[in-house]
Amino acid sequence: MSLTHAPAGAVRQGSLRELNLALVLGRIAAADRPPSRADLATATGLTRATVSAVVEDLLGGRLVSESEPAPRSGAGRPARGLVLADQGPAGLGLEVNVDYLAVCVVDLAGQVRHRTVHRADLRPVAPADALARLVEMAGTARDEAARHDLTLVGAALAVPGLVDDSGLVRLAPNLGWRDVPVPALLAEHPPLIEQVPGVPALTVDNEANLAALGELHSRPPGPSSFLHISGEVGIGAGIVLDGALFRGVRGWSGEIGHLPVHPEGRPCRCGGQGCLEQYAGQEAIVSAAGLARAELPADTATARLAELAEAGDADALRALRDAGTALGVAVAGVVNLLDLDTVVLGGGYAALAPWLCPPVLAEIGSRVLTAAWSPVTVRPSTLGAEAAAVGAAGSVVRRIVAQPAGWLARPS
Amino acid sequence: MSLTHAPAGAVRQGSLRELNLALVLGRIAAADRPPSRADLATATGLTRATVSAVVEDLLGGRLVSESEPAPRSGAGRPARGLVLADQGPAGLGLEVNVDYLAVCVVDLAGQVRHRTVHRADLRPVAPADALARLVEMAGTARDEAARHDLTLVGAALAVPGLVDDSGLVRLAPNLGWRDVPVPALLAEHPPLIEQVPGVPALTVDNEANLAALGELHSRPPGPSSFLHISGEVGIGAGIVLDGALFRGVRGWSGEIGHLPVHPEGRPCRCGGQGCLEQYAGQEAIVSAAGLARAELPADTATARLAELAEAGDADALRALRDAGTALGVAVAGVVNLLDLDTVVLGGGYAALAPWLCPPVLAEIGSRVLTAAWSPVTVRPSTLGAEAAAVGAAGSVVRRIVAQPAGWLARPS
DNA sequence: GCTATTTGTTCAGCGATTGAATTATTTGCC
DNA sequence: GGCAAATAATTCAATCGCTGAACAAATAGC
Repeated sequence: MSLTHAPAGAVRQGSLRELNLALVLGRIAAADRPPSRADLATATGLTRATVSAVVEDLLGGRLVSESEPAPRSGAGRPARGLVLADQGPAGLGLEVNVDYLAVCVVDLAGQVRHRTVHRADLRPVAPADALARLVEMAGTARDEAARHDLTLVGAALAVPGLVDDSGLVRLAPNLGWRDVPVPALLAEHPPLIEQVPGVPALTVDNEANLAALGELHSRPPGPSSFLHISGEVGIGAGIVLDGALFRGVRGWSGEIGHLPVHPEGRPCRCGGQGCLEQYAGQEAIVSAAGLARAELPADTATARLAELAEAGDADALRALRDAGTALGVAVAGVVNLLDLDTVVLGGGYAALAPWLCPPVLAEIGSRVLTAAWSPVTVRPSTLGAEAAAVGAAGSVVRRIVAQPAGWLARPS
Repeated sequence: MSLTHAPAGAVRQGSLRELNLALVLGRIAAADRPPSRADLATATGLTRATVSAVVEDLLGGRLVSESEPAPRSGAGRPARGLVLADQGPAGLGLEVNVDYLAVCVVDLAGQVRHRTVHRADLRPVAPADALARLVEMAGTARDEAARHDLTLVGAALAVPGLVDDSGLVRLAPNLGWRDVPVPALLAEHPPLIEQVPGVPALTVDNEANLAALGELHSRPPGPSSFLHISGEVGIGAGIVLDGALFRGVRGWSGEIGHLPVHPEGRPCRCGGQGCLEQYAGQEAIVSAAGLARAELPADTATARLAELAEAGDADALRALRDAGTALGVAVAGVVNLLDLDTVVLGGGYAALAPWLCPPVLAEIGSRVLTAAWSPVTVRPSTLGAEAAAVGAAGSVVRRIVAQPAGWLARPS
């Protein structure tokens, strides 16, 4: 039903090639086995002649390489399979979170080629110092990438907070950041990125958004519309609609943690009452389970909770069930509103999914009008704890896949 | 931030012209004064030569005409302004609602050229009979359109219920419809539509969705992302994101009426508890205000309520305030989730907006995290009661504007 | 060794855009 | 009134990139 929107700008002669480069490269990226030129021709509707020309451009730009082993047998001349290059452009993913810094490098094919995590309580650290540490880690990552013939073409930073279009972190409550001008602070350091037209050198985004993007591009490919919920100290959601992240009018979508689940309930620091975060946030679950809240690292508390639940601890099970019910009320609302059929539990929720899913599904079943006709899937995230960093790096290389012309036109 | 997605299919030589036809026509449609060819060239980035060629195609296809009065003065050869033709393709909008049938014809420019409303209680009428009456009205509309040199190229039907991709009305609770195969029933009647490639002869859609589309294309142009809430017996929402209606995975988005606002509150016929509909649906408001529920037509009850509130009736004011608060809780959740900055109150809510807006705004102010930085506008719909029919007809002609090639390629 | 089959390339033809030159039409100034 | 400046729109050769068909390459099966 969706109208094919015409591109914003003019469609000039050269755009034609640009669009077909993107089309063919996108097919190669999406294929589950290395396609031949002929496969691509039938899949895209272009002629084999055109596909050959386009592929030649892609091979010349080292975005694609021919896979040695013939992908399939049969009569006729054997096909040459095409795969995304394991060298060339790569994305740098950065993450500042409450209790760790993470850096990773992802190549065109979406493979994580390098990854470092530095655990530390970042709350007492000044933003500039935290970013300086991150830059140091990124420097090593750049060198490591270079050893694999990878060129970093862009960086994306994940932050647990609200980020402006300009990269200004307006508010990251659990980190204690407020109005931190990240791009300006990072500009103090020598650049690690080789600029490519069409790829911003640095984007800053919400952690939940980037984790959702990571999930979107994880293999095997899942649905193209889903809700990804990051259950950390706060609860954020990344909303993926038709294969694209929905950011909202100002980029502040996904504040599912402040959906009211008990409108006259506990006051929340957002100023509202009865927000989901007060019932299903990590602190709420941990204290409801009677665990010492002194334990700093969130993942330790989560792991402990999972252990207790595994062992059948009644308090832990009750806390998880109550949290799941609250989460389910909120999720049911979202599903009613957006008609999504998949909900992914990520971040701290991933490990708790076995106990959270049943009550969430129960609420969906009783509150969602359309659940009777078509079921809603609730499942844990496939990516690990640093999903946001991987998603961030992936978002960079996805830009190359979506607009390969910029990389191909680069001077070198 | 949104990546420009490559078109699904191949971009062939001819697509180039198709895309530029759509680009230029779209500009003409969006402009607030008739642009000249030169204006279009600078606006789109195409050369004047190309624009001339494209415009010639559009003129030849009678999609565009030259406006006699020169749009502006100054030195140099006067420009010839281009406007959407007031003849040629037109859309047929149909609406079946609880207490009326509506039919209208909208031309390329979005002007309503014909409109009929037939008030009657449709609940006791069999779907086939209701549709037969609608077809009769549509026949008159077609003749009327022909007198104005308008050709109906497609029809869209608005229904207050859940609609399938195939046009099957799965459930329209307030109308008493269940599994009504609308396309099959309408196929019994002689066709009124001249088929055009790229424009479906008939689409069936939710009333709230189509009303939101009507709002999106109403003049003067408003924001491109907003939430449109139709407060009828049920409460439906149309979600417009970046100028496109978001329909959800199966087309069943917008069921805001079943967002839980008091999770342990009144049972709802959807099977859940404390749904918004139980607190802010028309029946809930009317009975809370102590009005006789015998009054059948919903608009009569709404008008009476507005009169009472105007006169300062305490019960009516309290009922409206409570409903507004419940609505505000739900809307605050949506705004937190989707980061929208505009909420439009449509349907029965439009007339009640003066009393609903304040409590809604109050809830948004206290519950939305980002409200402090950027305000949310809540306003009544600009279209009248039959917004859905107008939106339906408009959705047809928007397809012509988005893909003029189909119309231009037609045999005649 | 021959045929059938499939892959990939080459090449003339063509549609659409481009950019510069040209024509058209008005305003303003002397 | 006549001329220069300015702006709008058209014409036309050049060019870019896709198409379609023919052709070359490489393999399996008989």
